[in-house]
Amino acid sequence: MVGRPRQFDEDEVLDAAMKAFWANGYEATSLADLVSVTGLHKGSLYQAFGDKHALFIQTLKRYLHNVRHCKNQSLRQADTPLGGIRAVLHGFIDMAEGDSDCPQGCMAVKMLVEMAPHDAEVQRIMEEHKKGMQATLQERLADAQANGDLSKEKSVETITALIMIFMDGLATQATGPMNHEDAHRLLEGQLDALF
Amino acid sequence: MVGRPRQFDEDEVLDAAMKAFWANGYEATSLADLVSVTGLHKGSLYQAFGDKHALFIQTLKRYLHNVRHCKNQSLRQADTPLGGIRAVLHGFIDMAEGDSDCPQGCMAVKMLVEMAPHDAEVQRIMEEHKKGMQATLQERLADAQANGDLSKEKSVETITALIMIFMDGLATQATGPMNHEDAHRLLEGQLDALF
DNA sequence: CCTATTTTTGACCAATCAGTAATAAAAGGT
DNA sequence: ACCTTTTATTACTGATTGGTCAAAAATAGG
Repeated sequence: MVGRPRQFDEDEVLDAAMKAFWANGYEATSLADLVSVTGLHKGSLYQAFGDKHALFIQTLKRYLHNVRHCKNQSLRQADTPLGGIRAVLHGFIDMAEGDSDCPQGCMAVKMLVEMAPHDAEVQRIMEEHKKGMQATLQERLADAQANGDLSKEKSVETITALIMIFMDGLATQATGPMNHEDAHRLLEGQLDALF
Repeated sequence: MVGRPRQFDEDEVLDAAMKAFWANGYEATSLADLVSVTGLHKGSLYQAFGDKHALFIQTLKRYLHNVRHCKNQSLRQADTPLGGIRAVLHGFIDMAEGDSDCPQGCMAVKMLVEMAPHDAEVQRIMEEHKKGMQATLQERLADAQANGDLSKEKSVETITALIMIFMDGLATQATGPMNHEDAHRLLEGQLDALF
C-alpha cells in the first residue's frame, strides 16, 4: 500500500459513529457530533466513509451484522432449538439497560421507525434483515418439530410471525425504562403458551 | 375579546403540524415545513403556539387525545368487552395504510422511539398515556371476567402486559408495508389463544 | 533522494436552522 | 372618531447545517 497510512482504526470509528446514531437518531446526529465522537476531522470522515448518509448506512449494516452474529451465537450455544429462541427473545429485554458502550434500545427498531418510511435504501436493508431473521427462526422451529420439542400440528409460519411482532414490541418498549424481572417472567409465560 | 381576530382555525393548524411531525419526525420537520403546511407565517406560529418544541408537544397531546377518543369509541361500540379489545387491536394493523390525511404508522410509537429517550416531557406524556391505556384494558378485562367471557383464573395484569407488547409490535411493523389480511388473521388467532 | 499517492488538516462555503424585532393591519371598547 | 389590544407580515439575526477545497504531512516504491 502506497501513500500516507491511516492514523485511525476504521472499526473503532464506525463503532463510535454507530453509537452516536444509535443513541440520538440520524437527523439529530450532526457532523459536528460525529467529528466529536470519532476524533477525526471532517475531511477525513468524508474521504474515508463518504457523506453523512453513506457513513450511516455503513454503521447500520455493522449493527445488523453484530446483532445477527450475537443472536446466532445464542442459538448455537443453547441446548435445544426452542431454548435458543427463548434466549434470543430474552436478549431483547436486556437491551433496555443501556450499557456504557451500548445505548439503550435497539438501533434497528429506531431506524426502522425513523428512516425506513422515507429512505428506500434503509427500507431495503431492514427488509432483508427481517427476511433473514424469519428464515433463521423457521429453521429452528422446524428443528424443534423434528426433535419432538414442538408439535408438528403447529404452524411454523404463524409462530414465526408472532415472535417477530413480539420482538418488535419488546424492542420498542426497551427504548424506555422497564421492569426487567416482570418482562422476563411475562415472556417466559408467553413462550410456554406458544410452543 | 379585544384586538384583531385570528384569521386561521387553531385546530386546523394543529392538525396540519401534527401530520408533518407524524410523517417526518420531530427533527426532520423544519420550521419552513411547518410554515408551508400550516399556511401561517413564522411570527404567527410563534405568537400563537410558542417555539417548535412547544408546538410539537401540543400536536402530540392532540394526537394522543384523538387516539384515546377513537379507541374508547371502538370499545363502547363493541357488543362485548373482549370484542372491543379485539377491535382496538385490529385498528393498529389498519394504521399501516396511510390515509390521505393520516400518515402511515402510529405517531405515538414514532415519538416514543425518537424523542422519549432524551426528552423528559415527552417521556412523561407517553408514560401517562400508557398508564391510561393499561387501566382501560384492565377495566374491560375485569368486565369480561364478571361477564363470564373470560376465565377468572387468568391474570388481568398479565394479559394487559401482553396486549401492550403486541400493540407496540403491531404499531412498529405498521410503519412499513405489511400484508393486512395475514396480520388480521394472525391477530385473531393470538387473541383466541389469549382469552 | 525524489516522486507518486494517500491521508490529514484547517479554512472556507452557501444554505438552512430556529428564533426575534419592528411595523402594519384589523378589530373592540369608549 | 380614537385609543388599546391583538394579530399579520416582513425583514433580519447569529448559529449551525452538511459539504468542499487546497495545502501540508507522511509514507512506499523507484
